[in-house]
This record gives sequence, structure tokens and C-alpha cells, in this order.
Amino acid sequence: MDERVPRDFETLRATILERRHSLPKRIAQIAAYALDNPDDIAFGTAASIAASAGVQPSTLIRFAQQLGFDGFTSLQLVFRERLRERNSSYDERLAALRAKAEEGAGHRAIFDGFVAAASTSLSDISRTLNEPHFEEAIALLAKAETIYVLAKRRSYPVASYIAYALGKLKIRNQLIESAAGLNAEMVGFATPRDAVIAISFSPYAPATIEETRAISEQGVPIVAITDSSFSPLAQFAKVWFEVAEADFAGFRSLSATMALAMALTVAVGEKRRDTGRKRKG
Amino acid sequence: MDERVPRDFETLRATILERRHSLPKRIAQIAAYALDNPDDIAFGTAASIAASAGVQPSTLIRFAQQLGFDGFTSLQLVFRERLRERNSSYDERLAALRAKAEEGAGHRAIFDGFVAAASTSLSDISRTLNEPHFEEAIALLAKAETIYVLAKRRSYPVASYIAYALGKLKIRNQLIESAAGLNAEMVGFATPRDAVIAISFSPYAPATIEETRAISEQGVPIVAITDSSFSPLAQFAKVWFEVAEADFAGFRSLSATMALAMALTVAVGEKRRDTGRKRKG
DNA sequence: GGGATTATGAAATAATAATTCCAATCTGTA
DNA sequence: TACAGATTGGAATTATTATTTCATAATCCC
Repeated sequence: MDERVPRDFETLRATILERRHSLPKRIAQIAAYALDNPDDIAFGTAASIAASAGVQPSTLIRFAQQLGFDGFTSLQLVFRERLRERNSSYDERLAALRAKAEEGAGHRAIFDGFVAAASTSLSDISRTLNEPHFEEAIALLAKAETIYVLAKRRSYPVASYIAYALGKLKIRNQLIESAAGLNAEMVGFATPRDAVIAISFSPYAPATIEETRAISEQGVPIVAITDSSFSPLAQFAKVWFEVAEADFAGFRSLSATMALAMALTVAVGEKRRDTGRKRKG
Repeated sequence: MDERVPRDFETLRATILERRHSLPKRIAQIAAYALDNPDDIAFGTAASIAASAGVQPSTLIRFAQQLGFDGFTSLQLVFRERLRERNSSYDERLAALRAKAEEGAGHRAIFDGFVAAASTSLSDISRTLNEPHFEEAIALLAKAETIYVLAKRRSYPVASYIAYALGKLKIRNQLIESAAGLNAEMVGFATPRDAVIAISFSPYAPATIEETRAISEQGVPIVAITDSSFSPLAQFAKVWFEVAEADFAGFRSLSATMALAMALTVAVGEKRRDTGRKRKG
């Protein structure tokens, strides 16, 4: 038997999907059932599963053997292991990840730490997002002629994704980055009919603050994404969001900020389409 | 028998805790074991559980009977039901978010959609990360003189965060972006003592592929982050990761890629510190 | 269309696991 | 210390469940 036996559920699943079309009818039937009802496989008996799937117990065993297991029992172990891994509730799983990461056991722990930080940030923002502010920000950005996107350093990746997405949605935008050294001039072009998305977290990049101040003095409305009401960005902004990103090993997760940024962008795109349609009709 | 049989896990747990002090020694022992290792009760056999807990199988059955069950089997059902419910809760919650988002009810739904996509991607990668590849990539990058970071378009935000983090960690790196139009020259400087992190997802940016090919022909080892084994990046890479990012409204979540990228970066930083310490000591 | 090969169903059998039983041991009380 | 009642250990028994086997049916290939 040269075929390797799938040890984990994901591999098993992939193997099944791959062979799906070359399997005999009844075996295919139990294969489909297994992927649709993995819990039943984990807990049932050969007879009960076979009955639910509409086949004979022996077919179930043949299925297991085709996959390289020596019987139903060893196939079932994979389905059980899957449940064990997933078993703990979401929060418990996170806590476990985080604990493991913090006791610092090896490289896998580092990875787990970043995953935990990202997940925590996402569930935080999902709970705390201020919906009126969100709507207001969308309205404000939707009517802007050009959207300026302003962020440096660790916030810059978010800005670049916003700019990419705005471009895809055919919304005129201008990313203000440090490279060219022409920021002051670029900022100077903005008018009150435009709008700005500014992103900065403590410690706030001085350039971001300075540029935000300058642009707000020109009367350009600002949507800020930052981390607290003490943020210097908050005072310049017409609408601002407080996003608490968890960090790990000194690097902030960007997942919550990214989700908010993308939602803003796509919502603005949608609002513009709707408005355009109304005007025409 | 007037005592009511606990049907769900929480009730069962409460009942056990309440009677804890009035139970005989061995029964108390198995009770403690059951609350500490509920998964083992769910999946094990009476004999295996008894052995793990250090009691006789008959004690386990007496324990079940004291609680009002008619045997071990019916007690075990409660532990299994718990796993089924727990397991579905998180996925169901996510599915609900996603469903609401997809039926498109307002702007909040857009936000929820992005949060759901990010969460899904994170839990996927957490399950499927190939650890040997991860270790291999870290080793490869840790001994590079300069790390080149290569990504365009939607992958570019990840690259820029990697470059930021590498800089913070004082690891020499070079971000290859389109802006300056000097990519070919920059790529030309790389030697086999360097290394590359290349990131690209379908549809693959032609420039990324071309530059990756060129740099691999110079013998520079490549770590690729991409989305399938059919990716053109995979063939040039020494190590590659398959990251399945969920998308929403046509925009891919970057959260899983970000987490992997940050973990790689920090792990490389850590490995370098360790190696440096060893050399000194 | 006929022979060979593969797939399927159903029941027999083997293996495994739960439960029961009884003797031994412990615990508390007079 | 002796006794009664409760608790425990370990093996025997019963039950359940997985697996094998074999006859039958379907499918493929010539």
C-alpha cells in the first residue's frame, strides 16, 4: 500500500475531493455524506452512519480502506481529532493560543500570537464599531471629489490597500506617501469639496499629524482612524473611529483597521453607485 | 429515583460541583477527571478513561449511576452533545454574519462581511499552516544578508508592513515597488547569499512573476506566499505557503497573509538574535 | 452478447466494550 | 476491637459494534 494515509482532516478532505469522481457510486455517496456531516462520522457507529447515509456498513469500511485506513475505526479517529481541535469555544481557543504564544515556545507560538492578536482585534471592533459615525463617514466620503489617503509607517499598509481598492472602484484618490517629498504641495491641492482618510496610531508619526493639521485648516473634511480620544488626529477630524488593535511582539495587528478601512471603501463605492442611479432615474 | 438526570453539560457540571464533597474518594477522583478532561470522556472507552483517571471501569459506571444515568453510555452522550454544540457555535455565528452580509442589508452588513472574511481566513490558516515549511522559511531568511520583499497591487500592503517590521528589527531589507521604475536594476543586485519574500495571489501581477523568475535565475532563494500549487510563484520558490484568503465584495482579506508575514518576520528576528548570542558565547 | 472484473448487499463472525457480580477492603461506630 | 455498612477492585458476563465473507448484481471490455 503505497498511498499515504491522511492523518488530519484537511488532508483527508482534500484527498476525498480529489478522488471524488473516480469513486464507485455507493462509496461516493458515503464520501459526500462524510464531508457534509463530519460530526456524525465522529460520533456515530458504523451501522448508524451507514443507515443515515443510505448504504451498508461494509461500504463504509470499504470507503475507509480505499483511503488507506485499515478500517472504519481509524478513519473515525481523524474525524474525532478534528472535533477535539475545534472543540473549545472560540474565546477559549483564543485564550489558549495567546497563553501558548506568551509562554514563548518556539516559532509556532509566534505565529499563534499574531493570529490571536488579529482575532481579538476583529472581535473587539465588531462589538464596538460606532454605527452612526460609520454612516456619517460614508456620507462624507461619498460626496468628495477626491479622497486623500494619509498614513505613514505602521499605518501605511492600510492606506495603500485603501488606495488600491478606491482605484479598483474607480473613485478618484490620492495616496500621500513620504517617498517623493512633495507632500506639502499635494496637500495644498485639496479643497473643501474633497475629503481625507487619515490613519495614525500612537506613537503618532509627526508628519501625519502635521499634514492632517494643514489640510484641516484648508477646510477639507477629515475621517480619522486612530486609537483613542487623546489622539491628536481626533481634534482635526470631522468623524473619527477608535480602533483598539491588539499587538504581539511589539507589532500591532492591522486586521481590525483593515476591515474597517475596506468596509468604508466599499460602502462609499456602493453609495456612489446608488446616488448616481437616483440622479439618472 | 427522584433525582433528575442532567441532560446538558452545564447542568451536569453544576451537579457534580455541588456534590463534590459528599462523593466517595474514587468517585470524586473520576468526577474531577471528567470536568478537567471532558474531551476524553466524549471520545474514550470506559476502560481507557478509567485507566487515565486511575480507577476501575466499574467505578466509572458507578459514578454515572450516582448522577442518575443508567450507565456510562448515557453519561457519555452528554459529553458528546457538548462537543457538537460548541463546535457549531463559532462556525454558525460566522456563517450568520456572512449570510447577513451577503444578502446585503445596509452598510453595517458590508462591515460584517469584511470582519467575517478576515476571521474565516485566520481560522483557516491557523489550522492549515505547514509547520515544516514555516521553519524552513525562517531558517532560509535568517541567514540572508539582505531580504528582498516583492509584491504588487493587492499584495503590496503586506509587503510594506514586512518592510516596516524588518526595518524596526534592524534587518537589512529592500522593498521592490513599482514606483521608481528601477526594479530590474534593484533585482540585479541580489545574490545567492540574499533571500526573497514574494507575495502574489491570483490574478498574479505579471511584474511580480517576471521579477521572481529573474531573481530565481540569479540563484537567490525565494519564499513565496501565494494561493495554490498552480501559482506560477510556486515553481520558482524554495519554500512556499498556500494561504486561502476569504474575500468579500471582491476584495480579499489580508489578515491571514498579514499574520503569516508578521510571524515570519518576527521569527527571523528572533532566530538571528539567538544565532548571534551563540556565536558570541 | 459473453466473460471477466468490479461493486454491492446481507448475514456470519470476530473483536471490543459496557456492565454486572462478588469477594476483599476500608470506614466509622459501639 | 468487633461489627455493619459502604466502597472498591478485578474478573466474568453480556452487549454492542466492527469486520469479514460470500453470494449476487452491475459494469466494463473484447
